[in-house]
Amino acid sequence: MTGKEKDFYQAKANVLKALSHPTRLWMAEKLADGERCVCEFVEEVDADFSTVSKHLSVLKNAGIVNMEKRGKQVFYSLKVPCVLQFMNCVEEVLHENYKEAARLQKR
Amino acid sequence: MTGKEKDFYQAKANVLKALSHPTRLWMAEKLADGERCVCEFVEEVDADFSTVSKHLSVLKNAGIVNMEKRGKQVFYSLKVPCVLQFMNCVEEVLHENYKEAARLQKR
DNA sequence: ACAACATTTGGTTATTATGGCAAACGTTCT
DNA sequence: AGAACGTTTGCCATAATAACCAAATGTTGT
Repeated sequence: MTGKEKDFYQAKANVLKALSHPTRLWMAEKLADGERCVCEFVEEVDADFSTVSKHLSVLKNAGIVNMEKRGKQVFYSLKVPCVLQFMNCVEEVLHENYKEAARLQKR
Repeated sequence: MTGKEKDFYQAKANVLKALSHPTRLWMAEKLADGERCVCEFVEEVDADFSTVSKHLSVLKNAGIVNMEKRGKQVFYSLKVPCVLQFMNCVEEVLHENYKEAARLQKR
């Protein structure tokens, strides 16, 4: 891995890392249905306002979501919707794992 | 987010997390060309043998790669190749970020 | 049985991520 | 100006990750 290659893979890994948290992943998927304000998420996620806010800013820094301030509220929206396309594949991995676990169980 | 939902998103996040490291991501992509033994990776990645081995075992535990012991060597292969399909999208995110950074620069 | 080799495991340390709380900030309303 | 609201920021404790080294494991060849 050359120096440039390393930077490139670091950058790609950072995008994936932003999605590698259950709360962030869940929020990203919710945003596929349309924008939401922070307060809406706080109601649904069992976590502090500040925690939710920080998670959203991680997604923002990764370039996955947009934020827009309107009045007192801040609305987040999905900037690059394709990040959700690959959930099918992620679920396929889970499915394979499940099958394998079941197979090992039977012995 | 209900309890079951939380488990589900945790599981999906774990798969992504396994790929969220430059070395692991790079190795996963290399495996798209065919299986490789640990020693081959050690030569190419500038890291300790044990470090490479651990990274591969993270990918293995996530269900992304398979391992097969043949003689003294252990060969890893891509178990669920679709995990690489979404790199196009990840690169799209990076491209958007780059454009935005350039735009902010100009002011 | 022993040496050489490929890999994994365990221990240690440094770094980073997470989540809650309290304080700060900016906007709206009175 | 001041109160109320939504959000972010700073700080802290805790937990998870990453990398290296050394030791352990399993396999092959002598």
